[in-house]
Amino acid sequence: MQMYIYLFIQPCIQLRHASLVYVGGCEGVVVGREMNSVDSGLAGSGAPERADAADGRRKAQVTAQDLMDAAVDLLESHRSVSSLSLREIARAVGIAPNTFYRHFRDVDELAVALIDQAGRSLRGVIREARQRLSLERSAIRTSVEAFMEQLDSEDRYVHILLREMSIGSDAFREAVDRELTYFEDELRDELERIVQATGQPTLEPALVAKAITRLVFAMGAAADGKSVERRAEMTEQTIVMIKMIMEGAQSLARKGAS
Amino acid sequence: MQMYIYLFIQPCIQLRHASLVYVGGCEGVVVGREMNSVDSGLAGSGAPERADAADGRRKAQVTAQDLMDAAVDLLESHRSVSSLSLREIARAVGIAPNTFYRHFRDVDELAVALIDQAGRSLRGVIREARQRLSLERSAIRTSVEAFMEQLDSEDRYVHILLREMSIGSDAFREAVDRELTYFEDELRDELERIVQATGQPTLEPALVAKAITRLVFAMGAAADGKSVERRAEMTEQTIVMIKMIMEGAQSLARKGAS
DNA sequence: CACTCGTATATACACCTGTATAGTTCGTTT
DNA sequence: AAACGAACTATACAGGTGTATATACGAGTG
Repeated sequence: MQMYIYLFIQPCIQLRHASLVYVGGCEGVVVGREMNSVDSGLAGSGAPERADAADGRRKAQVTAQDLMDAAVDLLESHRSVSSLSLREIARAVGIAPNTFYRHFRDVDELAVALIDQAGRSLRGVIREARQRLSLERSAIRTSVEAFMEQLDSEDRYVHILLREMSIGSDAFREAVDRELTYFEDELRDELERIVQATGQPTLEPALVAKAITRLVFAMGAAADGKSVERRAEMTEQTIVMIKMIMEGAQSLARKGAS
Repeated sequence: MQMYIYLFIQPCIQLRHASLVYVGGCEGVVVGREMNSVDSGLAGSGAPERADAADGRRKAQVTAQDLMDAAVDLLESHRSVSSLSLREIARAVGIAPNTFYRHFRDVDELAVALIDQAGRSLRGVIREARQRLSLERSAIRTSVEAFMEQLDSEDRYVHILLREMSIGSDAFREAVDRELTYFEDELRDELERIVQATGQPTLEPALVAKAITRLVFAMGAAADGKSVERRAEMTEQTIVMIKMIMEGAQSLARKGAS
């Protein structure tokens, strides 16, 4: 009976002397720490005040976008978006864990939204780069370089796309696949424009677009994290690879026609 | 002051009445469940008894290979090898969590070993398929089909390689990259043999090999989890893509020579 | 036999996780 | 002014995680 009581009492003692930092409500301390990160979180994050001022209807203290931004910021040290914990994100943005549910049902749902945003952003970058120089000759180079430059951009959107390509069972891969398809479609249109402009027939532009897209993303994924020189080298390699594909498609089209 | 004391006492009370299950060994209950899964683990896994009987020197109860096998088995529902927990693997193989450390320092170390094994296995499959039919014409088709067939093989080695390609920060990607390089090297040798046999010069065989390898893996990753028909379609697409690359390399070589 | 030593286990600890429940704050509506 | 309801917090719980420490078993050599 003595022993029995001891067993019940002991954890209390241990908890007590270990917890001058911890006690105050089991999670009270954690809350304390989370309140600390409220400050840094709100200060470091985007612009929650703007949303506050713009939308007069409610306080609208934290937006879904804030959560996504925090997740991206948090991502640099971690591996995959879905490996972030709900609490981690909430802590970074300075809200109680449960508030997360107001904006997303899951971390996975946030991840899908993030993939969407990443794809849109990256497509914008490429499109912009492509518009800047419309000569067929260095269109490839311009696009590939624009893509590769995004690898050490401040916003880590590309990394998300690259990393999430082959992970996450269900709606995840679909989301990335959807984004890749958008890239392919834009590239196919571009290819068909080139065909019309130069008169060079090309075998199956859709397939060429797919091959190029997948290849660029694969090379990008491989180049990610490598040194600047190594990455420049891989950029050149990618450009040659793309030229091979396009030359092959045109050559096969010629052979098929003759 | 009353409040202060209250704060210190309260968690003790809460812990106490919450812990009729918890106190008296904190993990005692869990251990009970883990012992249950010992049985199912040993029965479900490969053949630990064989190792026991064959190696008379020691009990040799659990080998590193057993751990790796268990991890692979466990992987089908999970996403990435590194997302498996040490305890999960130990539970599956029927050992105490700490015993894991006898074989690997980390789950990541196991993952690297697994990637190694997966690469070796897959290269074996492709090499074997390539040897079966040595005519240049359908060498591509044979290899690609062999690769794609591995996607629903019983041993999930390919999936590991595909999934781990773009995840895990440090030694991880290196491991996968190393395996991909082996593939590239073998393919480059093959390409150079073809060049010598057919007399068709090819631009930068190493780069062609790299492009093809990356493309096949990218398409494989995209095809993984898709339906059989969808996968067959993607196999055909991949074959055409490869032919484009090779035709392009040869065409560019001709143009460069002339 | 006793001894050591490699191998595996048992227990514990401190921490983190998602989520349930209840409560607080505060703008909007009646 | 009172009630409502949205946004958010506080607390707690029941689990899971990696790892430290101590212990047990069982073969090999003295």
